[in-house]
This record gives sequence, structure tokens and C-alpha cells, in this order.
Amino acid sequence: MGVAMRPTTKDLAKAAGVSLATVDRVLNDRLGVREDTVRRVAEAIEKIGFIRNLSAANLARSKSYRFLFLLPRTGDQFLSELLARIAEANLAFGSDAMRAEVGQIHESDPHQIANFLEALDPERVDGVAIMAPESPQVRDAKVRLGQRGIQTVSFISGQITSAEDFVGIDNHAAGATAGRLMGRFAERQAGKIVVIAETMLSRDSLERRLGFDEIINADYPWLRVLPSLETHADADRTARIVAATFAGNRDICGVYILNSEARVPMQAVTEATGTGHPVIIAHERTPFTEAALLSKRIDALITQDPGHLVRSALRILRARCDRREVLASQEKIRIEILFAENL
Amino acid sequence: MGVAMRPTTKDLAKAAGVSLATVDRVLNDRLGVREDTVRRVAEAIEKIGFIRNLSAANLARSKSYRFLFLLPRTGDQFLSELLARIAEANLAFGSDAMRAEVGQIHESDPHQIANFLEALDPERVDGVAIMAPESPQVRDAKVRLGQRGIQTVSFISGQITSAEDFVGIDNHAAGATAGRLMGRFAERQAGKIVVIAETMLSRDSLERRLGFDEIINADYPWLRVLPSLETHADADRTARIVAATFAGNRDICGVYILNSEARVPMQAVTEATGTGHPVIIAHERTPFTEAALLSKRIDALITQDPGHLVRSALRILRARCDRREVLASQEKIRIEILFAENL
DNA sequence: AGATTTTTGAGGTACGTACCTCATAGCCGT
DNA sequence: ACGGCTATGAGGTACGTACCTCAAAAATCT
Repeated sequence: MGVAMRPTTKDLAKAAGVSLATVDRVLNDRLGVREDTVRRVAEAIEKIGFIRNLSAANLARSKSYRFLFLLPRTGDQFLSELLARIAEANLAFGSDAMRAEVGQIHESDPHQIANFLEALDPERVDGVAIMAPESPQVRDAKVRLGQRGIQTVSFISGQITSAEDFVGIDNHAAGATAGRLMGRFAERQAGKIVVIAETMLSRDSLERRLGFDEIINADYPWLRVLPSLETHADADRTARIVAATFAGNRDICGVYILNSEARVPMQAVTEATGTGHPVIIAHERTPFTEAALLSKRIDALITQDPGHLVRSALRILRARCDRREVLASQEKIRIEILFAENL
Repeated sequence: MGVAMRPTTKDLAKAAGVSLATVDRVLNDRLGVREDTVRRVAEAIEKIGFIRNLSAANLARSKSYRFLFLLPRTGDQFLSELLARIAEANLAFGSDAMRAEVGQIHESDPHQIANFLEALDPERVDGVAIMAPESPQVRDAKVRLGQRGIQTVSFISGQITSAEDFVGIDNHAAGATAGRLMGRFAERQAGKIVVIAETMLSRDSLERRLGFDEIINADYPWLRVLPSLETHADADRTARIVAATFAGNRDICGVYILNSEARVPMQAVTEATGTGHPVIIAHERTPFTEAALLSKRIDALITQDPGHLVRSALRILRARCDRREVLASQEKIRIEILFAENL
């Protein structure tokens, strides 16, 4: 236990040769402190290695943090997974005075998203993790939130203004990883590869496709990647275009599903292929993809850990509120590769 | 913030119809409370959803946690990585009143390890993460530590009495994953596979090998896995036996290095193979293996995140001290697969 | 120099919990 | 009814920080 106690504000005051009140003024950026007094305190902080006890501070302030996850209204199993992890994080961080809530909104309407963000009350929300397609409206809304003192991060997809502003994987690298797996798993002979996306209008899809193509073109020139099929999250359309593609191309040897929600495209592929077995690579771990991996209908999954995503977003928002640095290595979301063996 | 404040002990006392003192007695397992009073309080906890404010509790107790990592004295880059992550965790958990220290000891001598553990003072150490080969002495020492009120977990390797008692990957699954990668990456034709381990006396190595063999034998019968080469962490010996093995087997198509420290074996393999290029799979991400992966001398890495390992061990020890549950999904250490693309 | 403003100090209360003491209430067996 | 229990209550102090007030000191301006 505390043989060597951590220095407190009292020790800091003594070390800096000022009173507790002044230390408090400096620590909390209050007005009315001469500049060289601030400097003296800052030096004393360095010298005695003062670390502010945030638990005590939050206790005194009786502050609790409320964060919001802005998620799409419609989705499938990956969305459910996220919701479950958010609920879980509430338990994990429960004794930490932070709460996470969820707002769901039609992701296709930038105006609605922007309005939702505008309506947030800084008194009631400390930060928002936003999962929404990039758009000028949302970008502006984020800037205004920052001005009003509400922290934001882009969550999984959306605009990436800087590395610290984004919680999610590097989609270009994820696509490249998929490309590498596809190249190594496929037979070393000519063949076509089908890429299925919800829409190619989103930056995430573009980046994944780009990374995928780079690897295939550079290292596996005998493979040809067909133009992306866009499902528009419509099961009928998906079944139709996938069936048509397989009917029109006899030498398909690989399928790359770059949606987060792989179930509908995967079912279309299963129907279209029949007894054939192209190499199939998909994204995200859900009950469906997990089962498909175990039954060898999917060869590999590229995933990001939803629990990690959620906790990381919360830690980042929290650190911003406290004007703290985060531990970069902890917040880097890894591109995971799953086989049946390492589920 | 708190529009809806979290209930406090005061609210709990009112809800249970008892005094604050009694609530305190119940919450902290003090003697002298009738059983049905305990029950009434427990019911009130459920009813009003009381969550103990651990920050305030630790503040009041002015308790800080001291944990110890018991690591091998000798090692290479993976050990350095662990040490770096422990130092990093000290920063991350710094404002959380917990500190991690390191003790290093010759892992080959179970008596010395046991003595070291016996000598720990419960007043000065709250928990230990033990990375040491399994042995009766260490097992007994762990039991006695538990009796003396010092928490323990097995770290990365060692005895696994239960799932909650271990921080690390499932080595059988890791070996199986390596086997799957080897099988899919190797040419579909007869060939031999070299397995290199520091020693096959450790459970970790055995499990990895077992998992590896299972997959190869079941799904890639044209591959033959040679008896494991044991390096005994000796560079000269390693070079000798690896060279001899390659000299005696012309059709080696794969190498699986199941050590945590891959550098020495990998260098021996590089020298022995010359211009040939068997599929090489190794464990753990270190500066060396990372560079080898990027330069395509290694085909894939099976890794566990050292930062996650360290933080997970600390969280688990901490939760045990507080008699709390951990969030299982957060503490599960994933078997990661690394290519050059998803580094 | 005096008046005014800025900066600093001293001291208090509060946050939610732990832990302590002492008093009182209820219970037991005799 | 008595002493001897056990169970409970009431009240205090402490932890480290935030935030408040008021007074005093120091710096600035006139």
C-alpha cells in the first residue's frame, strides 16, 4: 500500500511556495493568476511528479460523463453486436461515472443527422461517437459541436480529419489484407473475383476495394477483379445481381464481400454458386459469419473487435473531456483475421 | 450533469430502512449483522440499482494497488516488448491508483521462483502475474499466496487451473491456426515441415504443436511434420540442428517457429535455406519479426497483443482485489494473424 | 502618496465512501 | 429482573479535489 504516497495538491502548494487556492486556480485554468506564478506551479508539478487524482476530482465535481453513439437506424447483425457491446460497456464503465447511450438515425439523410447533432445539449451530452457517411452537413455539424463543447469522434466509418479523430480500422489496409488472403488462398491459375459492396459511394468501401485491387494486381496478375456489385442493402436486388454475375462468368474463383453486414450477400452467393466453392472472404464477426466460417462456407473473415471499438471510442471521448492524452497503442484498432481455428 | 443522480449509500440506507452504519457493515462484510438485515439491504441494492462508487471508496481507503509481473530473467525482443508495455500501463493506469512492477527471475529454477513468491509481503503487493513454467513448487507457492491474500494469475504461459486464472492465448488454437495457414500457403504437394521450439517440455509448446499437427494431419495429409527441433535458447545449437535438418531433408516446404522469441531460430533458418523459400510461420510481433514479415522472409505471424496482455492481467488482478467480476469479452486474448498488410 | 485593481491566502463546504467510537435497543439465559 | 450478549444507530473524521467567500497583500495607476 502507500509506503510512498502520491503527492497531493497540498504537497504541490508547498513545493511551489503558494497556497492551495492558487494551486487550484492554476490547475483549473481560473483567471487571476500571474504568469510567473503559473510557471512556478508548473515547475513544481514537474519536480515532485504531481499527478492529479481524477477520481477525487470527479467526485468533488460530482461530474458524470454522458456519451452518445450515433448509429444507423437499419442494420443487421453487426449493428446488433455494436448495440450489445455498448450495453456491456455501460456495465464495465459503470463504476467510472460514465454512461453511453445510443441514438439511431437514417444514415442516408445528412440533413437529419446534422439536425440531430445540432439539437444536442452540452448540458446533457459530453461527447458523441458518430457512425455516418461523410457529408458536408455532418462535417459542419461536428465543427459546431466542438465549438459548443461537445467532443466528437468518427466511429467505424465517416470523415477522417485526423488519426485521433477516428475509431476504426484502416480500410485500405483491411482491403489489402483481404487481397493477400485471396491471392494466397486461390489456385494459381486464371480466374475472376467478385467484389460485393452495399454501395461504392462510401469512402470505406472505396478504400477497401482500392487496397484489395492493389495487392491482387501487384502479386496475383492471373486473377481479375470484376467491377463491384452494389447491393443497396436490398436482398432481392442482391440475389439478382449476384446470380447474374455468376451466370455470366464461369471462372469465378473468389468472392470478397466488403460490407459490414455480410449475411444477405453471402446468402446470395451460396445460392448462386451451388456445388462450386470459390474462396470467400468477408468482413466482421457476427453469429452468421461465425457459423459460415465454422462450416467452411467462408474461408476467412477480416474483423475489428466491436467491444474494443466501443470502449476505445468512450476512452477517447473521455480523455478529450479531461484534456488528457490517450494511450495510442491501446486505441489502435487492429485488423483481425479470423479462421475457424482462431475464433 | 447528473439530472438523474446515481443512488448513494445514503439512499440505500433509506431504501433498506437501516442506518448508514449498517449499510457500511453489509457492503464491507463486517461482522455483527443479522442475516435478514443483510438480505433486506441486498434487496434494496437490487431495487434501487445501487452501484458502489469505487473511486470514492478507494479514495476513502486511500488504497493504491501494487501489482507485480514475475518475468523470466533472460529473453529477447518479446520480453523487452512486455517490459515496455508494463511501463506504458503504469502511465495509463497512473491516475487510477495502481502501479505495476517487475520482478525477473531464472525461469528454469522452480525453487527460486517459489522462494521469490513466498517472500512477497501482502502489505506491499496486492497481486502477481506469473510467467513461469508449470511446476509443483510454483503451484504450491501460488496456493499459499492466495491464502495470504495476494492475488495471482498465470501470465502467457504456465499452469492453467481455470480459464479465469490465465491471461494469454489458447495455445492449442494458436497452433491450429498456424497449421491452417501452413496448409493453405504451402503448395499442394508432398513436403516436410520443420517445427522449432525452445523446449518441448513446456506445456505451451506441446499444445501449439498438438494443434498444429491436428490440422495438418486432418486436412493436408501430403505434408509431413518432422519431430520438433529444440533450441534450448542456444544460438550455436540452433544453427547446428537447423542446418543439419535442412541438409538431411531436401523437400522442406514449411517452417513453424513456435518460440515466443523467433529471432535466433529465424536467423538459423535463413542461413540454412539459402535461396529456397519454405513457408515460414512464427509467433509474436517484435521489431525483428515485423521486419522479416515486411521483407517477406516470414509469411505470417501468430501474435498476442503484449499491451493487451499486460492491461488485462492488471484489470483481472484489480477486479479480484475488489471482489468484482471482469468483463470476460474484454479479457479474452485474441489470437491475431499478421501479414505485411495488416501490421 | 493614495486610490484602485489584481493577485494571493485562509478557510470553509461538498462529493461518496470507509472506518472508528460510543450509545442504545433488543435479545438471551438465568 | 438481572447481567451479558448481539445488533443497530448516530455521529464523527478522513481521503483528494473542486469551488466558494472574504480578507489581505501586492502590484499598478494616478
